[in-house]
Amino acid sequence: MATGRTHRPATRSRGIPEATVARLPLYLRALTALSERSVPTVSSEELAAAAGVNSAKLRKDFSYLGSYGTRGVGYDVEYLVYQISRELGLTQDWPVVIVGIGNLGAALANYGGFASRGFRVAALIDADPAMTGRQVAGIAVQHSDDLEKIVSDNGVSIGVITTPPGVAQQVCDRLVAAGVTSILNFAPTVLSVPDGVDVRKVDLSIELQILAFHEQRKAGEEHEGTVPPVAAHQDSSEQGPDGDVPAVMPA
Amino acid sequence: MATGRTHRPATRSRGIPEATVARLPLYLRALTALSERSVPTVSSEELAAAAGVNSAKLRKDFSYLGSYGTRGVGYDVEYLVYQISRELGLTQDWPVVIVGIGNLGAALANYGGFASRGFRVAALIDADPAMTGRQVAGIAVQHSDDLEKIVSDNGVSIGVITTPPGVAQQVCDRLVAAGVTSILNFAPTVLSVPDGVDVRKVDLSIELQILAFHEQRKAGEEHEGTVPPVAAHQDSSEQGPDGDVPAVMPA
DNA sequence: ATGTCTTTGTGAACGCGTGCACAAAGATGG
DNA sequence: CCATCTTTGTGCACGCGTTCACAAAGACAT
Ligand SMILES: NC(=O)c1ccc[n+]([C@@H]2O[C@H](COP(=O)([O-])OP(=O)(O)OC[C@H]3O[C@@H](n4cnc5c(N)ncnc54)[C@H](O)[C@@H]3O)[C@@H](O)[C@H]2O)c1
Ligand SMILES: NC(=O)c1ccc[n+]([C@@H]2O[C@H](COP(=O)([O-])OP(=O)(O)OC[C@H]3O[C@@H](n4cnc5c(N)ncnc54)[C@H](O)[C@@H]3O)[C@@H](O)[C@H]2O)c1
Repeated sequence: MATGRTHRPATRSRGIPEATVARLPLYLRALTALSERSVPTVSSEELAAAAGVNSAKLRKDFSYLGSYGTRGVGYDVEYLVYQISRELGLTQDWPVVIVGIGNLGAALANYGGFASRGFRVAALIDADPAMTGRQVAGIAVQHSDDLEKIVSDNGVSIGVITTPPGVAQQVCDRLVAAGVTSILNFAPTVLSVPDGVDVRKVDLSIELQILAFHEQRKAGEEHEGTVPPVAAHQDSSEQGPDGDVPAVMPA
Repeated sequence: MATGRTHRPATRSRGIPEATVARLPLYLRALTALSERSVPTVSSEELAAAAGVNSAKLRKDFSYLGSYGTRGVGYDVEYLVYQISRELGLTQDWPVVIVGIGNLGAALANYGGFASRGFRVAALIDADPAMTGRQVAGIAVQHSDDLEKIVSDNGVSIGVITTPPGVAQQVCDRLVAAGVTSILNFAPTVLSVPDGVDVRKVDLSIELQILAFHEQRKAGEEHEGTVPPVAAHQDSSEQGPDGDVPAVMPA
């Protein structure tokens, strides 16, 4: 039952650290905004501020792509947009299927920003016969019986799963068998996939629980004068006092 | 404009590493499933498999919470559910507001799994007068003019932003000024917040771009016989061949 | 009580990611 | 052509996170 790849080598991909890859879209977004304002060049300091990262980190990230900057001047915005887009594979079109057209699936289908970066919703798939043929975001929903055919006919390699958790693994298996090699999973399930298939998950519930953890800590700090309430998190955290640890053990 | 905290100490929170905190919800989910099947105890090996992590990592994670296992037997499921819930602050109720009731905001409001873990949708807020008063998921949408009052009246400390990116920062500022100290941001924007406020972001576009990066690499590998196509990613990646790097520099 | 067998808890090694600090590169002005 | 000034690219050190491997702890049978 739901194993999921245990090991994550987290090794370099084409020499580019995974952490860097995860930040490239952030840089790209900031650069695109600059491009739209017709800003010709930008310094690492400015761009880093816009992307919310350390400037040294940004420079090191770019150094993995090559030496695209000019000392004393900065980076050419248009050129960098192109380089990062190419590196991320956004210069080509990526057909995507969304499986499970409920609340969330429909919202994603309606999401405009989807297509803005080379991702095209190739098909919407649902198991509910009542949904079949219905138009969502201008696209006719197709029945999941045809999943394999839809995937192969459209050359889909990226699948988005927005089904209930109970069927997510089996939907995943079918997608993979049909040729999908990248999956974005919104269902709260650990997916098990063969080697060579990438899975990324988006889990609202987990995010909220992490926030709750820090929230609880902040609330605790107020009463116990341990550390001054000066603390910044963006995604991280720091120390905190204990509270109560009822050392009761069950039978 | 939009700076975002640059530094992330990523230090221990109450002695618990941030990476561990992020996995606790995963363990909790697996444990809850076991609990529902009335499984009394579970070994680190079994639980790790269910959560999709390394068993040594799981044991080390639990060791930060205390010694809750019994050697030769494993962990008491119910007890662990309680301990993790308490640690994450899920034994109390967290009122949450969602700002921006469009496609995504409405989907989140309708999401059942929201309330299942101590999170309660206290209010839905939108700037569109046409939305005001409309019922979404059984809750009347309120106008954003009343944001400050809604937050303080309900003692809300967690806010979810699902507005268009252009207004996300100003909505964030108002939430923070009103007393919100944790924000879950779905808008593709880097939010700038004062110290003491946690921000977590969920960005569909970034996830897809990361998948595209690896997808592109896989496609490239097929043609160039560099490394046998045996490779597993869950969230990571590995090496890959180059391709073409047109060393053209712009003016 | 003693031995065996299972499973935890953790010491230690290692690798990745981060950020400081600075030398080198190149632009710009005289 | 030289001096100055800005900004990149990176060497280096440090800390967090991961994983291996194993001793200790306890259950269970005899
Ligand atoms: N809605 C949210 O905000 C939200 C947030 C976080 C996580 N999630 C998760 O996302 C998933 C979808 O949530 P939702 O609110 O849209 O649920 P939903 O019930 O509204 O939609 C699920 C859809 O999947 C379809 N479906 C069921 N089995 C299928 C199958 N085998 N093949 C294809 N389609 C199938 C159903 O017909 C339905 O249309 C759930 O796993 C949920 O836990 C949702
Ligand atoms: N829909 C998706 O699947 C999806 C996916 C990824 C990211 N996003 C992001 O999530 C956000 C919302 O997406 P959406 O598709 O729901 O957009 P939407 O346009 O359907 O909804 C936005 C809502 O915010 C409201 N709003 C605007 N300004 C406001 C303000 N100042 N205060 C309060 N409410 C305000 C609007 O009235 C509207 O109801 C966007 O930033 C989008 O980029 C959406």
